[in-house]
Amino acid sequence: MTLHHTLTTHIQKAVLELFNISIEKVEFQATRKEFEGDITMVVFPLVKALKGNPVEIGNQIGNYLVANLNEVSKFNVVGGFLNIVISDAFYVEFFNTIKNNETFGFVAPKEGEKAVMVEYSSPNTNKPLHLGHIRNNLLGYSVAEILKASGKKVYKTQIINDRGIHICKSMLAWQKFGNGQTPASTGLKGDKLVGNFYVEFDKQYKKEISELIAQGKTEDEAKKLAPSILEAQQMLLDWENGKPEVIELWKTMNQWVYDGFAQTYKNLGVDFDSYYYESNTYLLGKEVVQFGLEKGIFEKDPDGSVWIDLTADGLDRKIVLRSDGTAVYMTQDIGTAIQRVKDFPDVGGMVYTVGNEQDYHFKVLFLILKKLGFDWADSLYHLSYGMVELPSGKMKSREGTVVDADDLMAEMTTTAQTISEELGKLDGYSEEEKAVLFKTIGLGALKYYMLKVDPKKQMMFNPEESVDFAGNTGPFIQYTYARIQSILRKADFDTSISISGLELHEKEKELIKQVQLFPEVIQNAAENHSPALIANYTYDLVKEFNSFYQQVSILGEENHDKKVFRVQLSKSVGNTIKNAFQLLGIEVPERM
RNA sequence: GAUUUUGUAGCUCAAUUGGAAAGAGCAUUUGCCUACGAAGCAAAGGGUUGAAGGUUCGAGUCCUUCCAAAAUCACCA
Repeated sequence: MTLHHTLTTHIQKAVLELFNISIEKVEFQATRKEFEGDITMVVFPLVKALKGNPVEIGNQIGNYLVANLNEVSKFNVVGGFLNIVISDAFYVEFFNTIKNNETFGFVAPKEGEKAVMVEYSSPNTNKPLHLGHIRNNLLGYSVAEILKASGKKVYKTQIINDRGIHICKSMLAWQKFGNGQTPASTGLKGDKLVGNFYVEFDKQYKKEISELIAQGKTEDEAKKLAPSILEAQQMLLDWENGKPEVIELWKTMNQWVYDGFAQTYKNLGVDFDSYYYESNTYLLGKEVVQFGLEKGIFEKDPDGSVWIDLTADGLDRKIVLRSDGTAVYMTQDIGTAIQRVKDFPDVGGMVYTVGNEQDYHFKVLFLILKKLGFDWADSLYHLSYGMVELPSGKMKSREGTVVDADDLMAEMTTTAQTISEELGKLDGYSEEEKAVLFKTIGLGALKYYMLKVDPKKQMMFNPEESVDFAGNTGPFIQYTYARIQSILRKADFDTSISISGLELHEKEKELIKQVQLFPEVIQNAAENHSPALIANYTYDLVKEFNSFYQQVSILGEENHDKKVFRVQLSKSVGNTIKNAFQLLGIEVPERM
């Protein structure tokens, strides 16, 4: 029974007895620091129903609570706010119940409950991953972990765009200029190598365009007539027709890319339970179009193309099948969604981690699936996120301002090393231990920086600022964790015993309150699909702890019970940090 | 032009989803290492929450109209 529950039921009882009216909801908030009290009930919502003045109602409820609840020791009313003072004994008791629960706040998935599939990453195979993908991956992974912690079964997946004109461009350039290069022969990561040929193709293509323009063609004509693009288109046709040597090369080069991506994912600390490939799914969805036509949800134009009219829903008319009978993006996505539920029958909802440039697409997709009558269509969520901007402006591949994912991670690690060595706290560490630590810190900085921002907002990534380890940053929080571990190493007594009857220091109470919030924060973050809530909560907790740490003595405390209690409290804060960071995919070091 | 999203301190972000006097970090200024770790703490200055109306006991949050930025508006993905 949480404090909220206890208070709610008693306030409901109080209102029933005092005013003979039954109420459902009781609103609480943390008492502001300026006022005495721990938890505040907002009286205003009751004023209308009870037809009294807020102060009087507050006083009456307050008196009732003090008389009937041991947990409530005092109260005061300011305006329409009933500030309730909770007894120290309650906090100590409560803390005793959670202090040895290492996964406090995590809920185990219930038997027979529907699972959620979280899609994220979903790259093209012609280019390496960049800063934008990093935001995508971190968000997707973190939301998946948060959903798990909130008691959902989760499948992480991605759809890899492995077919189409883009990969043909890389393949073509490799044939022409590659001289048989492989990742092994060049020492390059496979995705980098393939990406280089994509750039190579683009150079050649542009050269041809300007030549054609010089010969008097318009730009549009030149773009369509350039030999390179014609060859690439031919190659795509050959691929669709299954021409063996094209398929062979396609498989080889895609495999290079997958090997490269695997390395990046490993470094980034993200993983997947299943993979979908567009080469397998791009034909899906066509039979659903037929079904939709029969149902009258779709309509066929004279030229044979199939559409859905969503104007009644405030959207447009949208094509779902081309006049030549081939699938569009939407067709595939409809088909893939259905396929996923077939593959994983316990899936009852999906989360799509895709940039906000596709907001409209997903609105339409979800609406179509709903109209097609799938019961899970109401549980689809587009985890839309804003673009990552650089101080120099947007990333543009043409201008070479793209921040490469691997490079960025390496830079963060190097910076972590530089800062750590300056601080010189790493005596007695082996080189391997140091390397692991620098990576933990560097990536912690990167991940926290990206996840603390509300996903839907466009964000500014300042490479210099992100490696600042002070203030609201990952390393600051990691540092606090490491310091707590240090305390625990030095506390050479049994910390599992129960302590009671303590008078609490203000800081101790604040810490217990903050820890107590964790389960609620997880649920909230899961509902809102927002790692930022977890990140900011953790920062608040750490701030609170640091203040406590600096102002009171923990191991130096004379009173043995108090000392044990403070160590337990520190341990509990450490666990909470660790668990919260686990949800963000950030590791936490024992020392740093 | 239409639709969607965003606009909070000089900068980067919060604000328990409608609650009390809008909070952090960076930057600027001032104290605190012989203490359980100073990657820290304590404190100062810095705000008409883009603007104007409205709803409400109560608005950064909801509604309307402007202003600004971004995204989308293909038989591309």
